[in-house]
Amino acid sequence: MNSNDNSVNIKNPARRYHHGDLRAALIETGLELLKERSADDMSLREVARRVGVSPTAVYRHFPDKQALMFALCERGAEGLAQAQRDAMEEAGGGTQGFDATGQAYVRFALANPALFRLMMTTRKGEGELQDDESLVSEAMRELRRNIASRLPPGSTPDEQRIAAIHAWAWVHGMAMLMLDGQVPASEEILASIRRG
Amino acid sequence: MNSNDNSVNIKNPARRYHHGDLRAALIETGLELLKERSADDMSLREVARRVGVSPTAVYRHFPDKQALMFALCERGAEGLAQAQRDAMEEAGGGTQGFDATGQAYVRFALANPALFRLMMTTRKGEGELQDDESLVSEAMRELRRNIASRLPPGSTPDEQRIAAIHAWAWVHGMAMLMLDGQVPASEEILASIRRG
DNA sequence: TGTACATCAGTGAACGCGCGTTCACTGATGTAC
DNA sequence: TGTACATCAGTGAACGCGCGTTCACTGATGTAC
Repeated sequence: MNSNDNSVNIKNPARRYHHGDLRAALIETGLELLKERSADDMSLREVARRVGVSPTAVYRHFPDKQALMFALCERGAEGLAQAQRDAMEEAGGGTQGFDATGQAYVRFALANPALFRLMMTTRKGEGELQDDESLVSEAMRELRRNIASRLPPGSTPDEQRIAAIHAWAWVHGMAMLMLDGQVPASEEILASIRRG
Repeated sequence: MNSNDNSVNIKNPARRYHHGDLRAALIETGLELLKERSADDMSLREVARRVGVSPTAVYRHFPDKQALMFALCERGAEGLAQAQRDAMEEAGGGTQGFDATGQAYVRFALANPALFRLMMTTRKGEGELQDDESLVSEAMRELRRNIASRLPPGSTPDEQRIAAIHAWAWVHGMAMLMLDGQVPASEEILASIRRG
């Protein structure tokens, strides 16, 4: 029947997934799990359990737990960068676009609390020639460019750097205060993120 | 010799501390430990170990680990509030004083990373008639008052509320980005925290 | 001043727990001849 | 087309670990008479 379709052999656990599929499933499930618990409370074993695979299987695809977590961060950083670009584009650029990226930043954090926190606290791996930039910081490159283009013409690189940090800090602070429940995540307050 | 001075009996472990002293020692040691590890990585057992007492002894003074951690938060909130008041006073109030509180906020976070994070993520106990205010938010009451007094005369309570949140978010974002190593904790950047 | 006793802040042993990781293994797949 | 074999992604059992918490206990202190 299905001898020559590309279904996988369910009976043999070693072949339940096509090549690369388990890796993807682990990451996907890890991201889901991060919607339920903090990164600290998420265990490698639980991810494996939820995927329906033994804990050991994870080690076929990641050298250790840290590597799995790092993979989740990479996905998070991609998502954040994408959200920033989308916001800018949908709002049509300019001041409105800039405001939109700020709100998108906060909304991303609210939608992915544990992942967002994990991304922020994760340093780039040691092996990969650290150019001192974090994954998140890469995702904020767009913001930095926008800031620079919005300063008065004669501004120095230092001024641009500081202005970008200030803008980032502001939206980041809003995100964190909301995540920590120190400030209500109300639409009114979200809408107040303007004129960065 | 020392039969009628108030030294404690070292031989009897149950009396090694004067009444209330072990509680204080546990809190003090907990705060020290938080300078070395994150709250998640700090265990009740380790605090007890460092104080030189059995894990069980802690339960004479706190119903459970959570209560010990909460006590640390309370101390942290006091410290933060005090730092805010000191900064305002030393700078002589006004705009300079206001700027100083912002820098003091960030410096407090940098000096007590794990404690600061713990404070932010800890909700007020359920027993104590939650008036919806966190310990940290109480510590920021001063800031809110200052913000209100710096707005144009006709501003509404809503505007004041939002302005206070924005000011808080900005310094909080600076603090978190520095704690997370996303932004260098340089004096130059610290000094740029002005005109909130 | 002496005696009997309740109090209570400590003790060490033990519990069950879930974790990350290692180990020797199994058995379908893909390849060489 | 068939056979022999290397590969490699899974398995379950086991490891050591440190944790928070409970238990029955001990022995100095403080109090009542």
